Amino acid sequence: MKEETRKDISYNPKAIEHKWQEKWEADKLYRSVIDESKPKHYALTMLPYPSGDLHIGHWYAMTPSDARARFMRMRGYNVLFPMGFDAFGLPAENAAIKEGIHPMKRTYENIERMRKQMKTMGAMFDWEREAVSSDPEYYKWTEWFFIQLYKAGLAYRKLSAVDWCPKDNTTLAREQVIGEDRRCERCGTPVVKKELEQWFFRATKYADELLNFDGLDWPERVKTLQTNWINRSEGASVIFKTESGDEIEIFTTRPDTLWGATFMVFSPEHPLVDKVTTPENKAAVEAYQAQAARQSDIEREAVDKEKTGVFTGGYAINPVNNERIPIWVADYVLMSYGTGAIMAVPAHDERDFAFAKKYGLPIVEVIRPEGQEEAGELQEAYIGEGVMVNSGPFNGTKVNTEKGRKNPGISAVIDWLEEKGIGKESVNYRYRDWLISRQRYWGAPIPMIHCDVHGWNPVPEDQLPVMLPEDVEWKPTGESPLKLHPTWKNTTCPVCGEPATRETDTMDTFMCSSWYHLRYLSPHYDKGPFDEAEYNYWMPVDTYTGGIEHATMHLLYTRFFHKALRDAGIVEGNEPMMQLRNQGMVLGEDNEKMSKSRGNVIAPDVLVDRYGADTVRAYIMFFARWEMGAPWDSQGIEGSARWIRRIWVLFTDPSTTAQDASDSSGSASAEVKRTLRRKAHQTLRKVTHDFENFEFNTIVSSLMELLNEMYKAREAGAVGSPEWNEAQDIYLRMLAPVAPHIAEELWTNHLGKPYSIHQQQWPKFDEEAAKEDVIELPVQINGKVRDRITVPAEAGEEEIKAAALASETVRKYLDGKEPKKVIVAHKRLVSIVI
RNA sequence: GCCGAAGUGGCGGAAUAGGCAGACGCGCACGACUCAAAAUCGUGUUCCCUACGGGAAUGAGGGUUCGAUUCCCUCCUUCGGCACCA
Repeated sequence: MKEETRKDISYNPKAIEHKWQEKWEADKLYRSVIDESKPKHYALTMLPYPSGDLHIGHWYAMTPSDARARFMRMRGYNVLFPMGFDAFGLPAENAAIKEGIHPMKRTYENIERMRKQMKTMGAMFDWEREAVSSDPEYYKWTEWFFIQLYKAGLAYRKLSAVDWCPKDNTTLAREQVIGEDRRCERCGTPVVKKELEQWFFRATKYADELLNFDGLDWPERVKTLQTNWINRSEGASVIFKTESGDEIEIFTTRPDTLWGATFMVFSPEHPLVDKVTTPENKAAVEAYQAQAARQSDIEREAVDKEKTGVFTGGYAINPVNNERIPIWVADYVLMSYGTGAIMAVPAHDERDFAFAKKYGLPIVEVIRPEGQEEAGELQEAYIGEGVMVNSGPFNGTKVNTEKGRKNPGISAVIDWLEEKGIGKESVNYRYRDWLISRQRYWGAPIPMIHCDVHGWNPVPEDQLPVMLPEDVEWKPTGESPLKLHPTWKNTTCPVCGEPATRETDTMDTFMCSSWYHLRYLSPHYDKGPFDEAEYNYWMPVDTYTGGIEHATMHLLYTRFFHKALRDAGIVEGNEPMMQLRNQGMVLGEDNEKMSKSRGNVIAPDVLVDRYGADTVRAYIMFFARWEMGAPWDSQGIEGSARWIRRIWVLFTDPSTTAQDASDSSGSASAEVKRTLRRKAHQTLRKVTHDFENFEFNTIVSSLMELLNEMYKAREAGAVGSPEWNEAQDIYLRMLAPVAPHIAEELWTNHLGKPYSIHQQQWPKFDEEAAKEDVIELPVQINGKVRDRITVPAEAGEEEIKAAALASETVRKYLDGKEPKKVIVAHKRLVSIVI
């Protein structure tokens, strides 16, 4: 060992990292198998899309997650920490159109490159569980799940105006249209509306359940985003009638204002518009409809736009008072929310007020602030609390600002509506059903067959997977090659056996990622989507880590998916992922988002080559609060590199190692050794706490502090003492999750301890050792620190007080007088008021 | 407009059952080693002042308290989400 120490005198990550990675792999050190004797821990980090190269963001997401998984393993858990690829998707296909490279070829080449890059992280991924969503053995089950949802009545086909990305040539789910200007989540192109028949999942069926986060340890932020996205609103649905007797259902959150409904407004696309429009208004209404259809959603939905509309000439009957009220058409009413028709109560709704003022429609006050006389002409809509007036049987009923049943006025009116049979309590959501059809090739085929006689039927399950044909051509128009393929879509009807055609659309890739955590359990299992035994042992996911950008997409889809599978009897439990933590984003050194066009991209490969993976891992954990993220700093990483080198030096320098230091062994004072041991255990307590709480930056800084302390102890001659040996032992165990290679090298080759450090237990914390013997307390006089006193750690309040008052400085300030007040903040500080 | 998060040295960030603000690191300065440089090691590093000593300071202002980065109120800035949602 001595010779080896001399040989490897300077830290050389290249020499040690690859060596250990190979040995760990050969020894299957990170293979996770069912072990009933240990508690399990399923740690999951979001799988990457195989875009080409691993970037620093992947490292930022994955290596702290890996460190924590390693920590859990050392704490005695049987940890599963798998990795895979979300391999279907548009970029590969767009590249195929542009460059003529088949997306399959390109995807698998990228996967190979990224897998290789990932292996340089030294993460504890169990590669035998790798799952790739574009493998037929994977997407067979994605298709199978579609059929299960279809059978459960959760998949349906509907003609509707859907969002279409003209650049990517496909429809998008509502969640994938982002921002005020309604852009495609992938490519940033503004989307347009298109009338298409498409497949949907009935996610809205689970809206209420998705609002319930009981038992989930998820960030408030994500829960809020999902709650706002679903946007539940309570109210009533009420049936109005046209003069010819057609029913018009409306949704309102303010049934208490029904008596103030002085007109109705239809969305331009409302099906009854044509019928209620009188001949003399027909031209104007049609012109308005045509104009609305031409306008983009962005123009239409601009909030500050002045309201426009036209009168249809038709009238409706307000069912609560049988008033005859005019029906207008206006584009501020959206067909996509509620029923596409509203009752307008100008006195108590700002939008209706503005519209009524503009077109001279009547305004009837029905809620009045309590104790106030009739206000005369209203200057603005009144939204506050008050009592109902001009409301027939409800005059005098109190109304507050609560929603739904919590509001006495609303509650009373709902009861009355239900009794009379003209309306009922109702809940509305912004949340929409999940549109999953994509007019693209590189995705899991939707396993449905259309027959002219028998309509749509699923592909028989024994014929799965519906394989993607490989002999396909791309047209520059971007049209799906599945549609253009000469034979692929031809098949037979599963009901009658006559010629029929396949669905040529593929599934949204979020479908693939909704269940990948299940495929990891048994990626090559062919009797089902997962092996039951694996499921029973590992699920649910205990800790899930990934970016916040998926709050209302992936994270909502996967919750819906799990609930749907639960109801289909495929999985158990209400939630797939119990604990969620989001990491922030690494920005470029210019404090901007990293992008090739800005030229501020940090390549992890270059860093690994220069510093070694351990340093990159350490710096990633150290340089920012994990959930916040921060700009990269090329100078800053030098600090972490220095720290790792200093560890190396301390553990390998011949003057430090026990066997070479026998002359100085034990020469340190008891005080030095006591201090070293105390610091080691205090650090252990801190690091343990911080790992539990994902506070990676302070883990590294605590380890830096302890190292500095160990250097001091070395100077004071502590090397070779039991305290020194213990500190070394604890140090490497704590270091192992952060910097697994150097920890292994020092542990196994320099300290000669049993391989592998990654199979060791987390060190045992000794409360007694961490305890302070004496404590120093600041003494404040009138809120300012004037002195410090030193007292035994176990000193009581009286003793501390006496010591403080005995201090010379304090006596000087007191000048013989009695203090007004002496406060001893236990073991923290003494505060004296004069 | 509504909802949410965040504002601490030159920089990244520590510290919140209310208790020494600036841990740890970067950078910078000075020193040691060196012919010299790099590396390394050591010391210092919030700001202001007649500097032994004192004062101010955690986006701004106010409040509660012996004591506030931490709690409360008002406001400012930045970022994120939603938005004519009936």
